[in-house]
Amino acid sequence: MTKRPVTIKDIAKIAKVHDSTVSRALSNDPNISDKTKKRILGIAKELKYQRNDLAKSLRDRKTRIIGLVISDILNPFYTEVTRAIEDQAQAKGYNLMLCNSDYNPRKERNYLSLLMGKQVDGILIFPVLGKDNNLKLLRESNIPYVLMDTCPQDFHANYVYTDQKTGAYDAVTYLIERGHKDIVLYTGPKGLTSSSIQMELGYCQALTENNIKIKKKLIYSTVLSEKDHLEGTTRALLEKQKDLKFTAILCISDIFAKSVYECAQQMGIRIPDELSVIGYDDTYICPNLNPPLTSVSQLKYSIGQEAVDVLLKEIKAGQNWQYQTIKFTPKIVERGSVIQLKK
Amino acid sequence: MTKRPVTIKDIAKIAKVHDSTVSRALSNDPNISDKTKKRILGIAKELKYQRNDLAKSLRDRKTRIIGLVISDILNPFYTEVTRAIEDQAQAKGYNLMLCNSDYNPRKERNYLSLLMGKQVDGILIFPVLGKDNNLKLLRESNIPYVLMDTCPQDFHANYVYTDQKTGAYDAVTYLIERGHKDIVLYTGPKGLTSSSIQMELGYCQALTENNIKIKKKLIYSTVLSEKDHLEGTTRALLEKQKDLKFTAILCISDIFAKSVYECAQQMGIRIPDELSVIGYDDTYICPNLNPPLTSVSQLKYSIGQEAVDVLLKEIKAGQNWQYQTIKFTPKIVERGSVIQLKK
DNA sequence: CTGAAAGCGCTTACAG
DNA sequence: CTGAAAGCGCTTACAG
Repeated sequence: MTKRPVTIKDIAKIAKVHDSTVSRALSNDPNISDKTKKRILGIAKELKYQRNDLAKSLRDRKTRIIGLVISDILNPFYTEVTRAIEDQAQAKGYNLMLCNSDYNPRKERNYLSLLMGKQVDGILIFPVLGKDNNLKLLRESNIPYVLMDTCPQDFHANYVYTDQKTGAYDAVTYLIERGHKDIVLYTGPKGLTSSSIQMELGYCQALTENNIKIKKKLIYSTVLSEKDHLEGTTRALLEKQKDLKFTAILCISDIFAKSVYECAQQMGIRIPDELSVIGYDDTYICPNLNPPLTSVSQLKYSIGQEAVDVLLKEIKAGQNWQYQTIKFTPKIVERGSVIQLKK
Repeated sequence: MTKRPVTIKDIAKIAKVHDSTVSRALSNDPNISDKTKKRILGIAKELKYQRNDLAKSLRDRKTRIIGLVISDILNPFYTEVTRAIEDQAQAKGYNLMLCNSDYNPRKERNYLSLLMGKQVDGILIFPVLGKDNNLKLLRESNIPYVLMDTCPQDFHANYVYTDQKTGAYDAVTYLIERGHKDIVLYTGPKGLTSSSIQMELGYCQALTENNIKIKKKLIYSTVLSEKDHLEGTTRALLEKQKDLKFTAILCISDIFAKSVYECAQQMGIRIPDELSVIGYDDTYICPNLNPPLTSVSQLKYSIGQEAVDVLLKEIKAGQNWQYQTIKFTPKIVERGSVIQLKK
């Protein structure tokens, strides 16, 4: 083992031709006779030649690798989008380098500079926002990128996102229509993701339109999405039900809703009778929860595909590219976790 | 955009030193005066220099990338192991290139040669077995690798695995102790994974030891784990309950068990009253299913960590490496999906 | 402590 | 159709 790998030179020596001829044979260059090509290909096969993409990429200034920065690989939402991205990238001849930011700007920054160092051709990212965000870093890199699940702001870039403001608005309206007034919005780290920001806007708008006073205490956010921590935060939230008298919770993800289910069960709070719950993302866990979880659905597969398409278009276009924005609208999938309150 | 990135040469020109001096400054080489080093670092920062790892890796013959080939990113088992692997790799200064084989030897082969082309330093793989397997390809590559979740055979390699034979044996014994005799083993593609092979062995052994006749028809396997397909296969299985009169199912993964839950619900089969179910992997979906799913638990995080450790040890050791095998033993986690049959 | 050179493995524009 | 050369951006053994 750890033998020196066979290179083009090795083949050239055996075939008694120049390296460049071997290269041409290997890369389907038309400027080569069928005869020598076949001979070289035969030798290459025999020696189990495997091209060194590092060298090729260095020379070509492209790697055919796309960097993907997601926030949490344990969240099925990201997993499903990742799957779509992988399929689409693969179909177009690109491969993925997957990174987990854990909603942590520092980790995100490290990964970004890793990806840049590796000379990826483009980056797909679910960015962490907030004051330490890395958007400028991205821009300065001169690598094409697409911001995912991020509502366009003044920052000029490609966006592929779902309108989470409308999602939250619809969900809260749905709850209000069923008699709920004291509704908790249970989101992730305050201001760190576009989703949490947008959902809060939608939440407030729905309440306001229905003349329901917005209570700060009902807008509840975790610090991180760490599993252990989530449990503690959820428990603390549910313990406040007696004081705050809320009857429903809209969660920023199905993962959060699942945590609510778990704590509620431990604490003897019955869903939906004593507490209605709406999840977000409509991941595969919803139907089998008890009761089945009503959730706001996003087109996870389409998001992934479109993001790849936009990115590859920019990569191909090069200099004169006009940023694109693709927006999806989410939709409530009704199941059994919301109850109609008696008047 | 698409400006030429700044290189060592650019810095050298400005600093009026040779490229090699810049390189030394940038890479903490002791052979450089503090003064010039500081000056160079300053310029590098100002120009936002970002090292081209392609060039460095080409020269160093190492990339600090580990290739990881899993079977299905939508299965939380792989996701949780991937997370552990990522953490551990990161801690040791390595990064991941993630690939999905989809239990498909051809896809696996493509990914393997991709990884080899990218000159990864090592490979962690949940291999697809069967006659088209790529084990020889791996061996010939001369890249260190670890076979994961694979019971050691005559093939000489590093292994990090869980003893699924014992897992299945224990689960079936558990069912037998509760009065079940007609037990289905619901596994993935026949012979394509070590788990399915080992589980079948454990299943048969448990039955035999209890003088229960093995019925071929009760050993049921899917062709692929595609979601749509899984649904159809599960439905077909459950439709046979009247004929085959089975009272329990041991599934190869929680995903499969979840599919059983879904179909059972649609078909009006009550779990566990009419059908007991045991899942496998003890993923996070178990506790919240209705009823909570009893599952065979594996140390997913440890598996991932150990695999990275073994791989990195081989990478460091180089030539004179002795293959290692690390074996874990699974354990049943009791919940509410198995009923005690009346005598 | 710094410079000049060679080389990692590949590709391609230029000759012939 | 083939060869010889230059270069992608970096690092390091060798001089001085």
